[in-house]
Amino acid sequence: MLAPVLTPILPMSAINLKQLAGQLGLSSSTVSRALRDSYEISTATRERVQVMARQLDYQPNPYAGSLRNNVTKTIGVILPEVDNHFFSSAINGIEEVAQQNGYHVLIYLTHDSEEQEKSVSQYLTSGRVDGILVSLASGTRNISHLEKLKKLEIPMVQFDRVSKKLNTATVTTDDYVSGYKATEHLIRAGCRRIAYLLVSENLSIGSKRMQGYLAALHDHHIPYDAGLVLNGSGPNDENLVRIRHFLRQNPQVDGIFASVERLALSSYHACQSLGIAIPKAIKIIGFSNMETASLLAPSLTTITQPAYAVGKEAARILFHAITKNKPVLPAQSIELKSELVVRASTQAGSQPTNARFVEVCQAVQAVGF
Amino acid sequence: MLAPVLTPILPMSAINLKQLAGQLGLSSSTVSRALRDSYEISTATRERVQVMARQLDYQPNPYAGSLRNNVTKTIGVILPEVDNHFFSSAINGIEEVAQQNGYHVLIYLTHDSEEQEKSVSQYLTSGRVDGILVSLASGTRNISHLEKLKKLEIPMVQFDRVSKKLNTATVTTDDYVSGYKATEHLIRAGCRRIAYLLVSENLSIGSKRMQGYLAALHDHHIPYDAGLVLNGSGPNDENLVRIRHFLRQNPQVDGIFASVERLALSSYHACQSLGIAIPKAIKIIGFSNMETASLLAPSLTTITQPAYAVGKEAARILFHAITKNKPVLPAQSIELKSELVVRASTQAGSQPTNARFVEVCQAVQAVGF
DNA sequence: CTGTTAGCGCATTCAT
DNA sequence: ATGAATGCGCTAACAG
Repeated sequence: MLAPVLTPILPMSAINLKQLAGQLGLSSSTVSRALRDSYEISTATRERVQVMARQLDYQPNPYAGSLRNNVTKTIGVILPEVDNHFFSSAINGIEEVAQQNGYHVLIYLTHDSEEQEKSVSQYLTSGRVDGILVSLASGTRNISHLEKLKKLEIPMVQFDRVSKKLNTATVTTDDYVSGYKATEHLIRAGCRRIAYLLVSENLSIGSKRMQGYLAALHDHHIPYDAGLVLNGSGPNDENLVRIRHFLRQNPQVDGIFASVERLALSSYHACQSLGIAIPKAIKIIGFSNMETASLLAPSLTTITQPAYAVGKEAARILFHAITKNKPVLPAQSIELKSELVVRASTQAGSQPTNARFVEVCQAVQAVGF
Repeated sequence: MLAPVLTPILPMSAINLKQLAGQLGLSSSTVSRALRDSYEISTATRERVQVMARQLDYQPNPYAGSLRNNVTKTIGVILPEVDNHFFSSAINGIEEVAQQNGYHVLIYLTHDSEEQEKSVSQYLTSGRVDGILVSLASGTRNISHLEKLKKLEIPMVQFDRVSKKLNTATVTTDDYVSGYKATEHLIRAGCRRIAYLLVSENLSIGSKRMQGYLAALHDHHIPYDAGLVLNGSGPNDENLVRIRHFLRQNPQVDGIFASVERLALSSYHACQSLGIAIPKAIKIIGFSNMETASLLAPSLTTITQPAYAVGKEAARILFHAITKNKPVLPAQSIELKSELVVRASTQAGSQPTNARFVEVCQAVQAVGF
């Protein structure tokens, strides 16, 4: 007596190569070759196979192929956050190039945490992807996890938040120049006590933009005050509290330069909640993409990075390396230009008028509020 | 004479199970079991294996495992766009739940095109993922591609932009109610000729929100004018042109209800470029997330969807099905509540004020300043 | 407790 | 031009 066969209901179960071959009365190797347009297959059978494959809707198992060929047709993207116009636009560009190349995109968010960046990097050490695009977490100090990926010879391109210690190509924007221009813009608009909201000391964008800030101050003979540089790594709510506190302690501040969108928004909110008029009492300039920029009009002048292009170029460099089987070289790095989107409100001649706020703050402090 | 061996430089090449077993003088099956904490392995060898594995940084090849176990530890997310606060927040929620479950996330953008949705769906028919989260493209009429995935018994959950024709669980927000409230809000703020910007007739969110709009008009005895309903499927720039044209042709319009963020922004821009004052000449209410909402203040009152929660819940339902190996049932569907974020500016007859500033001033006055 | 064997689905040798 | 056999890396069934 035969044991009852367990036949789970598989309505329209996917067909595999062997079954397809069975239907055709051919061996699976012949079918495999026919589908890959091998020259050593007669035109007749090739046709027949391809017609039947389409008819039965044959889809090769991608992981079997990966195992065999050591090619995954998949890239990994590691980034700090996605709820941010810069990164979501960048993903847009990345995904588009990936689709063009017939590639799949695995996405990993680090939430700006070095720990999470390490653990997702670990996932990618085992041949899960053919290449990696990465934008560093602001909390990242040690980059050994990425160095490991490099040693495994997985092609890698960094974008925007990069570390030059890693020997890879990078796609960045002109952080120094735009930092300089942003600061100069505030100075020309009459600001003299300009706060700088730093995202992270050890992140390229943080330091470069800050160098631009320092150079602009210097060129315009404004003394640098270290007390006006506020560290804004850490979570949003924490930053908001810190900025609020900072603004109350420093009522003389008449301009804010935020080095990333998150901080621009936090400072915007901090000012709102403190009743500080933007841009009448304080002028704000921040890195942010065009959509947000237009929304903030006319309160906030912005440095708009070409996020979509950054993603696209980074992906392009990566796929060049993958398809040509060449290493990604630092020499392939690209720097794209940001755009200073000037709002009428922060243009020259409109002097900040936060006298009233200063007065109130002093009064509040005086009574120990 | 031996042929020269081609030894490509493989610095720190990844180690596999067999090699690890070789190092330990064990068979690969023993090592496999030891790593998986099988009960039938002596504690001594298990320790030894795990130590060595860590030492040599052994990472199992994920695709070999997938092939063997028919489990990919990967989900696919299909969505219209990512450059949108709703979807990027939703991804945030999805990714978080995925990481908690040790899963990987493949992302596919359709750019609101039925064609692209079909082709990415095709990628997922071959066992690439264990489950799918999908939000329909506004252009999608025919859903046979998704029905095919369902027939293959791939767990699937729809979110936000769903089709009830598909027999799956859905995670949506209270579109009818919030559409009603939004319209009523404009009416209470004094609007009488309210335009509705429709995203797509055949998308649940479009029709439900519109039903709320119609019901509110009816309940407030405002006649429905089909000429005030503007179709806003299609690309952004096209919508902008269409809205501009519409507003010039219909100067009597005093309110706009935009059914998605994209359209709210386009109408905002259209008004700006036409010199129409918001909210003095026209009041706008639109679906949008909190961050954008706060940026647009005080011009635009918003319906804020709990995007992060939507993503999280959708993922949770999906993983429940995957891990319990149960089908996803329509009965598991959830409807979350949106929030009407009212700006002072669109309230009936009210002036914008800043509570915090007023508070501080009063405190100062109270102590005699 | 551990080793041997087989097979997931596919592409590639090697044979014919 | 086609078929049989092999192995990618892993796990599970089947010995011992």
